[in-house]
Amino acid sequence: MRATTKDASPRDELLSALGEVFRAHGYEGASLALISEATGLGKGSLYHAFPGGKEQMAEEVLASIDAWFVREIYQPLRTAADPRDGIAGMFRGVDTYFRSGKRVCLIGVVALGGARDLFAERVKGYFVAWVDALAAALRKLGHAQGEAQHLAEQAVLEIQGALVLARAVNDPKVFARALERSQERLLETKRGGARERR
Amino acid sequence: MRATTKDASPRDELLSALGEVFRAHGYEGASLALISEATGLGKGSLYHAFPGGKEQMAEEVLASIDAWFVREIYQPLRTAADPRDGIAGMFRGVDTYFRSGKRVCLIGVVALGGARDLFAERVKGYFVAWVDALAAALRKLGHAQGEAQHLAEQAVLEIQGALVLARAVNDPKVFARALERSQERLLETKRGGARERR
DNA sequence: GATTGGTTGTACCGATCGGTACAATGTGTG
DNA sequence: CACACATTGTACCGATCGGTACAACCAATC
Repeated sequence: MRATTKDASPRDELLSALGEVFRAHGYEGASLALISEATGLGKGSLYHAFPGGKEQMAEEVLASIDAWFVREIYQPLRTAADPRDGIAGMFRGVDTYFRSGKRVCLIGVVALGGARDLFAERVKGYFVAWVDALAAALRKLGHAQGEAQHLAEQAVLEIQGALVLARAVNDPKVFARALERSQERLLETKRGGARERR
Repeated sequence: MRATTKDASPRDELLSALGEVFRAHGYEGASLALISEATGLGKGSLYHAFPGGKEQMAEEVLASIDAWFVREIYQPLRTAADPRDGIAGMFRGVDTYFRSGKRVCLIGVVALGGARDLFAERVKGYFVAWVDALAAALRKLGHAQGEAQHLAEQAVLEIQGALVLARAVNDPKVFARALERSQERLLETKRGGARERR
């Protein structure tokens, strides 16, 4: 067994450590000194691994987060035999990933921060992919196209808001409650909607 | 009639300008150079007005935002003869304040950013005051205590999440839709719940 | 018109920023 | 062992950071 995040590739571990620094201090707040300390790597190694400097570090961190969500959340949402399983899996995955509300969403942090423009594409892609994948699952549940899209948008936005609020009042239970409510609303038998569509 | 940025006290205008800088660049990203440019004041004047430096500037900006919400949102929520008016007023006020989703919540930005700890109290106070005031209005609408609290928490978190998502995908309509849905859910006649309580 | 006290621009401070140069190391291959 | 090459620590760069010192300025009062 390796270290921090189980046996991942060394670069993945590095990206993971970088992610925590950006999470904790934001893009501009994460100085090379902090990064160096958190990763145990000197500037030499850092700039050897990321010739593009801090911006490349952040970009790759965001990309790896995006990839994780695609693999663990978005794809199951689309391919699950029963869409309910995909949706339930999404909430399970989200709860784990955000450490039940004790961890913050780096993509959200970047979206609100001053570095937004630098990573605008990446940030936008992450969220629309999420909404679209969830909407696809909801369609399979019997919701009409527009309704599915709005429900998905609503669910994603609730998760983001819950992270903000939980962090602000320093109470992870806010996040847990929000996930609970959101999942319940998405998964309630929804006979009405199913009827509407046939 | 005095408009927001119109003939307010000079210090209020100053705080307003400061707020926009912090909003756009975050606490750490808002350098004294940027602040000086945005306010038209040199360092001399700045440090004359805020001997405590950048931290005092941010603290006072946050305090003035908090005061605005207390006056324009929280108090009407508690004192409106018809709680529905208070709630509708909240959504109107929020929509105006956040420029229909084109403006971001500075308190939320701080909550997620690296300066969180510096202003933790202020940030927490803002949100719990909001939730509590809204919950009070919902109680008057006939909701049970716990349910009112959860509904209020949910509404506030939706607003924050909508701001994040709207900013992330660069589409203010996301915010508009979220406000619409949230208000509708809060104000729906709620005969069921009213019955439950008697 | 002199004096005064609040207000301002400007020069400057040490510290730290992100980034570069490069020499000293390690490491695998012949 | 010798070589090649990837990896690393360290010294250093100019720019900018937040903050301070202070002299010039200003309107008001006498």
